[in-house]
Amino acid sequence: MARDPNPAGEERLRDADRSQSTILAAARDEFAEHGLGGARVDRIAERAGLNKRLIYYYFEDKEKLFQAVLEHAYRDIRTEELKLRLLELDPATAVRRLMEFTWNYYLAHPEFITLLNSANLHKARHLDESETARALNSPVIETLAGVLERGRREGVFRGGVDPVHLYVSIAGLAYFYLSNSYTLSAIFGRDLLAPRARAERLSHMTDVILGYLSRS
Amino acid sequence: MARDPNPAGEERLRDADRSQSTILAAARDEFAEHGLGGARVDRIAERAGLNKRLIYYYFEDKEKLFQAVLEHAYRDIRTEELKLRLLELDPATAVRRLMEFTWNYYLAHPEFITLLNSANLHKARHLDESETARALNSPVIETLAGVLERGRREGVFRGGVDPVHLYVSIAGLAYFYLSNSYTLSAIFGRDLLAPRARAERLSHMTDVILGYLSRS
Amino acid sequence: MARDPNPAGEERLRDADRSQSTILAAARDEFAEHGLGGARVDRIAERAGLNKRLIYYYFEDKEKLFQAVLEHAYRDIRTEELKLRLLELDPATAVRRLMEFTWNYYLAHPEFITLLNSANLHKARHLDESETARALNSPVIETLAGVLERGRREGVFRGGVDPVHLYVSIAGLAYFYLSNSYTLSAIFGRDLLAPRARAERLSHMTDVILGYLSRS
Amino acid sequence: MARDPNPAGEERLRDADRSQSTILAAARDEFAEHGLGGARVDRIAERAGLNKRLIYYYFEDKEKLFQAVLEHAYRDIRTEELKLRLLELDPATAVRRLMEFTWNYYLAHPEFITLLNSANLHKARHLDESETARALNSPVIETLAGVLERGRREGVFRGGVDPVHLYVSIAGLAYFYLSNSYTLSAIFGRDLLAPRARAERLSHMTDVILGYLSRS
DNA sequence: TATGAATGAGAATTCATTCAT
DNA sequence: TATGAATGAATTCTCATTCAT
Repeated sequence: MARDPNPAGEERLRDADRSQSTILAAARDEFAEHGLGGARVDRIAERAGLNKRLIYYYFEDKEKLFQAVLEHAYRDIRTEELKLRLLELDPATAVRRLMEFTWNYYLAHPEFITLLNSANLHKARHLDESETARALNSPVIETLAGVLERGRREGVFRGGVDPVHLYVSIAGLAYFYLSNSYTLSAIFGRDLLAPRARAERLSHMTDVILGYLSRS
Repeated sequence: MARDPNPAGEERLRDADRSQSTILAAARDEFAEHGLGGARVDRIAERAGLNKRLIYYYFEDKEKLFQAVLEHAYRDIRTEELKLRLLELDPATAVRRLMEFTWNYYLAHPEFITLLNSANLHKARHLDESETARALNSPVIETLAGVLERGRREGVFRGGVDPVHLYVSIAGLAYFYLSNSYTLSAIFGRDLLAPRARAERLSHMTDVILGYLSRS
Repeated sequence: MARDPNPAGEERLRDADRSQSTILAAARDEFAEHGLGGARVDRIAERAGLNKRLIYYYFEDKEKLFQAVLEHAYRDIRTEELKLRLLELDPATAVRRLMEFTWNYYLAHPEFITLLNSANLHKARHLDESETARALNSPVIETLAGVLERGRREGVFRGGVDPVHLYVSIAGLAYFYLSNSYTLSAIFGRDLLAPRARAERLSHMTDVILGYLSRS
Repeated sequence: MARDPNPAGEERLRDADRSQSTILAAARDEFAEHGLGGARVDRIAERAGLNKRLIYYYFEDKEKLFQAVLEHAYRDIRTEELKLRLLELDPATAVRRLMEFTWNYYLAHPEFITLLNSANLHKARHLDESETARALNSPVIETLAGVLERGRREGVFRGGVDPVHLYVSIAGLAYFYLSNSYTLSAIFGRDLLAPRARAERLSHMTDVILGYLSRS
C-alpha cells in the first residue's frame, strides 16, 4: 500500500516525498545501530522529527519499513558500483579499484554492514518479498567476469576463477574485518579501526587477492 | 516443610550444574536465532524446560546471560582450535588444516556466527566486561606466526605476512560467505548453502590463501 | 486556481447530495457489520470511495454519522410500513400481512437489526438527541389498534390486547430469531437461516400470534 | 494455553483461581456495557483491581477473554434452567414457569443479553471454536418437548409444535423487549422498564404463548 | 533449588480527527 | 467540494523482571 504520488499538487507532493526520505534515513540509522529487533519505532520518529503515525501511514509497519531501508541500501551501493567503469582499466588495476571501492564504501557506510547482518539474521525474508531484490542481481559480477577473462587472456591472471566466489571473497575480506572489528579488537587487544590499522588492512587484502590471481 | 527436599548435597549441586548448562544451551540457541534484541527470556525458559525465575537466579539478567553464552562459545572454539597441533604439520598443510577447521566449525556451529554478529552489534561490550575475554587472546595467532615463519624459512611462503591479518582473512573468507549466505543467495540467485556450493567454497578459499602465500 | 471548479451550482449540489448518500450507505454497512464501536471511519471512506475528510465535512463526527444512519434506517422501514394499508384488509389478514412484512423486511435488511442492537447498546442516546425520533412514533401502532378493535367487534379476536405489546411481540418473534441466529444455530446445531428453516419460522410465528388472538 | 491448575500448593492455587474469576467478572461487565469492540482491556483491569498484564497471562488476548466470558454466561443460565424441574409440573404450569424463569433471568442478568448480541455481531465465532458450545446444547429443549407432548396427550395443548421454535419464541418475546427497550421506549414514548410495564409484559407474553398452545 | 503469580514500563499499532491547500 | 498529509491520544499486547512461597 505504498503511496503513489500523483502529479497534481507539487508542493504537497514534495513534502510527502521529503517525509518519506526523512523517515527512511532515520530508520536506516536506527536499524543500523540497534538491529531490527532492537530498533524502536518511537526513536525513528524522534530521529526523523516526524509523527510516529506517519511512519505507519507511509510504510505500514516496522518490517516493511526495514525492507524499504534495505532496498535503498542496496540500490545505493549498486549505483556507486556502476560508476566504477572497471572494464576501462587494465585487469590488475580494475581488481585493485574494486577492492578500494568496496573497502571505502563499507568504511563510509557502516550502516550497510549492520543492515545486512540484520537481514541475514532474519534469513533475508525481507529480500524474498522484494521484487527489487532480483533486479539488484549485481551486474558487477558480469563486469568482474570480463575483467578476469581479459586478465587470463593477457596472461596476467590465473584461469578458472569463479567471479561470484571472487566477489564474495573480496567483500568478505573487507566486511568481516569491519563487521567484527569490536570482538576482534577485544580479542587481539589492538584497535583494528585505528587509521594505521585500516590502511594496513586494505593493503593486506589487496595483496591476498592479487597474490592469488597473479600468474607469476 | 511441604517442600520435599532433594537428598544429598552433591546431587543437588549436580542438578544445579545441569540446570545451568541447560539454560546456557537454550539461551545460545535463542540468541543465535533471534539476536540479543529479539531473544525472549520466556522462550529461553521454555526451550530449557525450566522456570524463568531460575534464569535470573543463575544469571542475574538477560545481558549477563548473553555474556555467559558468548564466553562459552569462544571457549568452545578455542578448545577445538588447540587440538589442531598445527606446528606438527608442514606449513602448507597447516594452513590448509586451519582453513578446513575454520570452515567446518562455522558450518557445524552456525550459532557462533550469529552470536558474534550480535556481540558486534553491541560493540562487544559483553566482552569488555569479561575477564575471560583477555584469556581468549587466541594462542592460535602465535601458532600461525610460527607456521608462517617456518614456511618463509623453508622458502615455500612469502615473507612479511601479519599473522593477525592472515587469521582474519581466513576467518573472513569463510565467515562472510556463511553469515551472509541468505542475502547473497537472494541476490545471486543461487543457493550458496547447497552441498556442492559449499565444497566449492572451501576449495576456492584455500586456493586464495595458499595462492597468496606460496612463493612461486 | 489550480483547482478546476465544477460548472453549475446545481450540479455541484447534486454531487454533494450524492456524496452524502454514498457516505450514508457505506456507513450503514460498516456500522451494521462491526457495530458502532467496531466501525472504522477509514473503512467507511474506503467503502464510499471518498475522502475521509468529507465524512467530517458532512457529518461532523462518527457519532453524528451513526445517528444519521439510524434515522435513515427508521425512516426507511416506516415508509414501507405505511404502504401496507392494513385497514383495508380483514383483521386476520391484516395481522398476517404485518407479520409477513416484518419478517421479510428483517430478512431483506439485516443491517437494520444490528443497527438497532448498536443503538440499544448505547442506550438509544442517538435517538434521544434526534428530533426525528419523535416523528417516528410509529403510526403503525394506531393502525394496529384499529385492526384489533375491528377484530374484537367482529368477534374474531379476543379483547384486551395492548397494540404496543402485540407489536413488540410480532417484532420480537422475528427479530430475536434473526438477530441471534448465529448463537442459536451454534447451540441447537441446526442452521436457522436455511431457506426451509426460514419458511417454518414465519409459519410458526403466524400460528403463535393468530392462535393467541383468535377467539374460539 | 489456559493455565491448568495442578493440585499442589493450595494457597497459591486459590489466588490464581480468584484472580481469574475476578477478571472474568470484570470482563463480563465491561463487555456487557460496551460490547466487544467498545470494551477496553485497561478498564477491565481497573474494574478487577488487577494488573492488566495478568489478563493476558491468564486469557491470552481480548478475544479469548470474551470467549471465556461467553462460555461462563451460558453455563450460568443453563445451570439455573436445569433446576426448574419442569417435568414435575402440569404442562401449562411448566410453560408458565419457564416463561417466568426466562423473563426474570434476563431481568436479573441484563449482561447476558448484551453479551449475546456481541456474540452474534461477530457471527458467534467465539462459540464455534468453543468445545463447550456443543455441550450447551440445551437439554431444556428435550424437557420442553416432553412438556408439549404430555400437554397434547392430556388434550390441553395443540399438537405439532416444534419445541425449538417454541423455545425461541418464548425467549424472543422476553429478549427483544428487554434488549431493545431503549429504542422502543424512545419511539413509543413510554418507559418499558418501569415496574408496572415489566409486570404487564410478562403477563402479555404468557397470554400469547398459552393462548397459542391451549386447545380451547 | 525451584516455581506460579504478579507487575511496571514499554512497544507496536490504531483511530478519530484536523491541517493546509 | 474535495483531498493527501499529519497528529495526539489511545489501545492492545509484550517483556524483562520481581514477589512470595
